[in-house]
Amino acid sequence: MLDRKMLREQMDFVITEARRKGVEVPSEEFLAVDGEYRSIKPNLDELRQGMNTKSKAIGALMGQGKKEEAELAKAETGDLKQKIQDLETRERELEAKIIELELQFPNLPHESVPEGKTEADNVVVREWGTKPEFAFEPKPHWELGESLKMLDFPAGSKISGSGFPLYTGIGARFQRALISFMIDFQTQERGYTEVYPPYLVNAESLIGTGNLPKFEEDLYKTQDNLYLIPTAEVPVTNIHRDEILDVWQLPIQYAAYSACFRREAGAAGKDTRGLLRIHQFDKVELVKFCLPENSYDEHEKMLEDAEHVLQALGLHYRVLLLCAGDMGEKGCKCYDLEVWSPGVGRYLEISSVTNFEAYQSRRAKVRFKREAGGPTEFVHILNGSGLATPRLFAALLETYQQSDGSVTIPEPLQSYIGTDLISPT
RNA sequence: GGAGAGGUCGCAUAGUGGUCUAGUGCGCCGCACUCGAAAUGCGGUGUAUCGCAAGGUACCGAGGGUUCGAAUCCCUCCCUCUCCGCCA
Repeated sequence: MLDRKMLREQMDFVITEARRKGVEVPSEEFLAVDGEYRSIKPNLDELRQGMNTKSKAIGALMGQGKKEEAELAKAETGDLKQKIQDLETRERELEAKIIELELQFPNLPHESVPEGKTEADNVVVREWGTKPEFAFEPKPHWELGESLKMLDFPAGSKISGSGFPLYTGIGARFQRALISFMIDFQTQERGYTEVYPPYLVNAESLIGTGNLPKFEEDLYKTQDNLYLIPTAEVPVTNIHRDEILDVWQLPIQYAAYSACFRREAGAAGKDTRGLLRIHQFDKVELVKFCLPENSYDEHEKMLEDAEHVLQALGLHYRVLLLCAGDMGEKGCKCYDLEVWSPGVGRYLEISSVTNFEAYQSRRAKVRFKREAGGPTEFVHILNGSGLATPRLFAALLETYQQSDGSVTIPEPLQSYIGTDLISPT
């Protein structure tokens, strides 16, 4: 959500900036509905004031035992009451419509975000490490995973359908190790507080983060009108929904492991092999609530938090600054981390680190006060993956594969997995 | 899932149709007293929305309804607590 004042006073600017993202906003409808609302509101409030005064007078008369005069006064209110009811009905409709329209406006891109329409226009900010060299043809992770008995895709398909891999034996342990390693790192080294959120959330929470109303088709919905979370971002961002935080609490930073569920409707085709695009996956998510003036510094720091995981594991990656057209509706500025996948021969998106500024905090009403009695302001909210496990799993197997089909384990993971080498049995 | 109790201004409580534009205590802010502090006294202390402002309006879990008038009555829903049932 954007500032309503900005929509009123700088709609041309909003239209232009939204177009950088390739989004057309319902500007005229908003201005029309909002205009009518504002023309009605003063009238209605005045009528209500009149009614309040009259009712109070009736109450006073009743109190004095002047029943007949009170009855007389009552009789005079009918017309006024009808007018108020009509206007109230209209006001309610308009308010609902305004909110509905407001929710359709995308967040506006930050000035540092490059122009562009597609992923081809994203800017490579930096690369870390180099592509590993192999004296043999590196295999993709789905082959390694199956030959090492870490992954069983047919079993997953049988149980649930395609896009639901079964991790087996050392593969399951490997997965669990990645999660523990990342959570421990972010909480012990980078100052995050660990939280473990519910996996089913209500619609309000999804509106708060911006997943509803526009992206409902991406979500799994239950018969109880709860949704499976597409990322821990949703429950974690909503921890402070409808709250006014004290300034000394900021920044608040959470690291949360959760499973993530995505329908990815119509996404079949590209990137679907192995673990590249699945309906259920695991992720450690980072979420920060901070002061507006600090959010871009915090954004850079969060990017480093995510990068450190890849560095510790010795994986080659690059950092992309997404162009306006490719960054999605919700963000102001977004970096993607792409890890090199030798078996697939491509960079794989493994993390998105986004500054939402006040877009989510306005929706979720996460505010703060700088001092007691002062005005409320919206916090800035950021989140980033730190990281998603499937592609990390894939990159690790592919990067550390040996000619004999075994895979070495980078040092930081060895204590978690309990070995430094996984060999075919 | 069943039965009962309850959700009021940061916290605790009062309030069962009209002096409730919600009282009181605690907390917090300001002022006074003080060398300073405590104690005490006085004043203030929510959110949202409309308005240039003055000032309105709405909000007592949420949403409807009855009424000239609702924290208070009615309906639906949500949540919390107690007991029972079921269950990792």
